[in-house]
Amino acid sequence: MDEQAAGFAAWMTMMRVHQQIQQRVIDLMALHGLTLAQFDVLLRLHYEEGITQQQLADRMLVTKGNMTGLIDRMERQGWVERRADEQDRRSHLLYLTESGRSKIIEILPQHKNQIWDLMNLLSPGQQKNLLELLQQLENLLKTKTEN
Amino acid sequence: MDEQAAGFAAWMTMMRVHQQIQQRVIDLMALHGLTLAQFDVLLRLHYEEGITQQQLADRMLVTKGNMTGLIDRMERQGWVERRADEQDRRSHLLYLTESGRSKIIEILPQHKNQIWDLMNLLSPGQQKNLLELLQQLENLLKTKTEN
DNA sequence: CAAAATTAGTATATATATATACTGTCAACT
DNA sequence: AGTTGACAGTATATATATATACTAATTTTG
Repeated sequence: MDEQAAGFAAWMTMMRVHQQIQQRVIDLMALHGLTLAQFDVLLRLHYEEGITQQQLADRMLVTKGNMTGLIDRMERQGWVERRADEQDRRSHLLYLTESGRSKIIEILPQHKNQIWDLMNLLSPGQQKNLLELLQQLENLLKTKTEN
Repeated sequence: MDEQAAGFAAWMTMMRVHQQIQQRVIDLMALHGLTLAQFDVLLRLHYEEGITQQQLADRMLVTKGNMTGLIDRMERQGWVERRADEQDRRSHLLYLTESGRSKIIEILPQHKNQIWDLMNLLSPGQQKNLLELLQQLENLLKTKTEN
């Protein structure tokens, strides 16, 4: 194989693998009445509650305009709530409701098991190898961006 | 590191790396007035013209309903055209216009260079290693699905 | 301190994507 | 041959996502 071609082929393969695994996550979330974006919101608020819509949008790498609609729909479902920020009256602080907290606590272990099952198709050594290569690429991409 | 954790961490890292690279592709396509989905259509028709909307939807892993709107917008831009299928009057066969063909021929080398630049952050050996791990995972995922 | 610039959130237009229901066409089977 | 079933494409409702423009509140700065 042409050396230059391996990198391109790796990207093509990564796209397909990413798509395959993500589809399985989408399917699991659908069983619980969630979209992927809604799962991401629940997961992030589970680990970091009381952040603003803008902060959540930054972490999820989406726009604040998208966040307005996402939170609207999830508030309607009763999974999250907006509370006024006393320090800054422009902001809304986001919290899980009891219903939202139960939901993420129920789903998270299933999700982790699902991913473990899929990644365990590779040997422990291969998983570690893959992790290290991806981490290195991630760090190099970050460095490249800073230039 | 816990052995079970490496697989999960690999997935989390893959999601971030995928997102980072894809965003750069989106940015390049935006310079040419294309969305990612539209680039995918041009690319696939460049390699395989005269297929139906359903066939293209199957290859792109989207629904045929989505394809109707995608092709509508691209036909409006003058990049692709629908032609009647004489053999099956239900079908529309898809072709690049001259404008669409020029566009993909102009963009494709830029896209390949872009991906090579990013993947060359890893050494040739690492690229090959990454490719092999991803290919193996892809094949194992396929096998798992068939069961 | 007052004007200017920035920031948080919302509203709107457009693009992508799914699920569902519908139309028209083709194929299969009795 | 005619009915039934499957298939290709479209229409529509809903969800996600961006870009843009807007409002209200806060910060910066002259």
